[in-house]
Amino acid sequence: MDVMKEENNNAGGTTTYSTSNSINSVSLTSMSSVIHANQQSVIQTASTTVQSSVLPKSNVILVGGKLTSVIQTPHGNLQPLQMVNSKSDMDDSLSPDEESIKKRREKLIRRPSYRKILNDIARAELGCTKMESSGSDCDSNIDNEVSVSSVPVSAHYQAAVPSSHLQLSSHCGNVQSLPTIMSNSISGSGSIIQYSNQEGSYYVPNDIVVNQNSGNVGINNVITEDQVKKRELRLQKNREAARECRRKKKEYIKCLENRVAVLENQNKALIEELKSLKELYCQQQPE
DNA sequence: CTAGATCCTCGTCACTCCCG
DNA sequence: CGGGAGTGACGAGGATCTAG
Repeated sequence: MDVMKEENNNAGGTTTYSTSNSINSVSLTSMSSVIHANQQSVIQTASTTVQSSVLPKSNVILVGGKLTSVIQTPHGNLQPLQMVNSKSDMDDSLSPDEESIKKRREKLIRRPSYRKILNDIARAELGCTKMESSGSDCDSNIDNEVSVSSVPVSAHYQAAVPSSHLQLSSHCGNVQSLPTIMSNSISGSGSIIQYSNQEGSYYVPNDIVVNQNSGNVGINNVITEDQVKKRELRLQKNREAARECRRKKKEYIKCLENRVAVLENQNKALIEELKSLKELYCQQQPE
């Protein structure tokens, strides 16, 4: 079984997916298209040759380092595959700032969501099962993988534990409940204030102040309790969304791995078949 | 055994896409 | 057009591995 691995290149910020077997690493973030797992996609590398002609709906991705490489979508239209040649494609005559912005923009070119991809898979599976009951490529493994996405999120996960709340003790003795504010980018004044209660000490950015007269908690006196609640809700939803997204990503990668395995087996079988037919043909040919 | 390296998972932010 | 959903990027922290 191939091991597909996500490598996070911190310096370049690009994420590459690679298998230990036949697929050279392809920078997915640099592509506006994605390998659709629902189709019989074949990845052809410079070193290894995978024959695609035997596949009826074969999508061929040529990664031979040529800029003319294409991705053929199920609908027949061709999309150019951008090859990222480490640096040479990036650096024009841009200032460092512009360049970093440009790089960031390029990184943010989105590929289809996993939900979309898996929906496509589901649809293709339906079409596939209609088309061919023998289903060489519609193996049950992949069907199982796809079906998971229809399960509600709540069925998979326990309710997320809400972020802890800071208990701020004010001089008047009343205790405020303030959600933990965590941010990598504490800007503004930048200083941090320490609060303490019976359970220990807490550090809060200076921007966050407690208005002791009104009892309201606010950033520069404008954060209302409503806003705090909204933020809590948003964070909780995003937390769950991130979990779900990661689950789908894993599912998608598994799906691709299954497909690679299926295609490798098919390829082997076809090579064997070709060999035996050749032998048969040679025997029947009178010299 | 331990320090450093590497991997893995999670939460959050920032951004894009899509729908009402 | 606003807001929610989805997802890449990033950093933190724990787990595991490995050389000394």
